[in-house]
Amino acid sequence: MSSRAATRVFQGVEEQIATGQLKDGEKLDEASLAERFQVSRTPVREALLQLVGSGLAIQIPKRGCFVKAPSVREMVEMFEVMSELEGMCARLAARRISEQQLTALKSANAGCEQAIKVNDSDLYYRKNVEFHECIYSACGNTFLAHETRSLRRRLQSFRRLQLRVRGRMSQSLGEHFDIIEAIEIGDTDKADFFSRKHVTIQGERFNDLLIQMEQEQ
Amino acid sequence: MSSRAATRVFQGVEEQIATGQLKDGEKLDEASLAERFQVSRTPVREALLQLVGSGLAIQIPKRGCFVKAPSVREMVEMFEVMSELEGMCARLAARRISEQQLTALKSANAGCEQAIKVNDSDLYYRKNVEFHECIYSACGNTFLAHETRSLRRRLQSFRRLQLRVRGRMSQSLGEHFDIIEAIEIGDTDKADFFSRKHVTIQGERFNDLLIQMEQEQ
DNA sequence: CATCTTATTTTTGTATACGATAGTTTCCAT
DNA sequence: ATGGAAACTATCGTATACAAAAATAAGATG
Repeated sequence: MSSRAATRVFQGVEEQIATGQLKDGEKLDEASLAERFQVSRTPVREALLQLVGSGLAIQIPKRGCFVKAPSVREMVEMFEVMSELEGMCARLAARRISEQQLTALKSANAGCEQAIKVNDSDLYYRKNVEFHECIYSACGNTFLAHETRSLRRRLQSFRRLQLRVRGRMSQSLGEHFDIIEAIEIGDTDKADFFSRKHVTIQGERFNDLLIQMEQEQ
Repeated sequence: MSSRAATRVFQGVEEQIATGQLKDGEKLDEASLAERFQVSRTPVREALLQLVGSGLAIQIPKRGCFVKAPSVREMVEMFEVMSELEGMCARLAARRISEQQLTALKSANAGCEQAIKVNDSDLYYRKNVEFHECIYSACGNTFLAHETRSLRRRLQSFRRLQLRVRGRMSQSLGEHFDIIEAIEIGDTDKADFFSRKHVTIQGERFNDLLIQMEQEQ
């Protein structure tokens, strides 16, 4: 719980956009947001600025802020970039990883395995994040790590759903093993390839989900 | 000239960080910034938030904002990522470019050639941006285009210096021809390779410059 | 003389008030 | 009745005022 009102508003709106409570194009009215979060307009405005900065809202001068939920097309584009970034992280990690970092990576993956055993998708989710986090820190490029983490965060709310898809967890785990092996033997091309594939499959699963959701309506 | 005071402050501070008037770690005091730009603290705070968002400053809660000029290490890291992104843009552009876009690309490069003829580095700078902009829009991924453009902007102030380095302009132009040819024949691997190389050389030139600057002191 | 405590001061974070501008509504003229 | 103009309203952008927190400085006590 942050002591800053602006941060609370930012995270609150972010959450509501992710959960779909705030729909695309909806107006982010300063006054009503201030009312809802029981703060004045000042922190609300700061939150809106940050939302615009992170691409979750757009601002039309003298007109106001509006929710900018990514379209299907933008999601596909983001997955395309994510695939590249993850591949780059893995490729660099294959060259630069330390023994200690490799141990941590394997440990995180063991956590994933355990999560599947007890069929705990939330645990899998957390351990999966840990797994990828290990690769990010092992890539030896903090800027790249930051950018990749940031994009992962933007795709995250959807990803949580994807892992609940039947059989996805164990398939994902299998891909992890491929990635680990490639990194361990220092095979940059394989590490790159399997990591890209890992993301691409996520992207395709996401697309499946969208089509499914459309049919349900 | 933007009508918004906040934007004026943001761009002003950004400029002063780029030119080195504001040094790394220096405190961005709200009151004195307000004084210097003849505005109140409110737009100054908004500007600072945006600076933090774009990585040019860091904010320590209840302590204030401080200039965060990238270290040499971070610059190298950014070039590493830039190389990847530019490569990706070119690779996709090689698959997706339209006739019209190809014409625009060649035209921009002709502008570069002209700039060299009249020895106008500022013109070269602008036409070079136009050249890369063509590739970004031809890659068919607006998200990628946006991210790449954003990173380019962050490396920009240094790049302007680099192009003044002896012989760099004509070397850069030669690399452009390689990239154009690869894109034109739809050779994704070559487009990727030459674009990465183009950035990497820029990075190395940047490093040369740094070493040179250190020796001058 | 050193250290801890407390008071002062500086600065951040939030609230409110005011001015300006874009959008809307109403009224008048054709 | 319809189109345009003017007044009105709503909301944005900025300024200022106030409250809270942290740094600094000063004083007291061991």
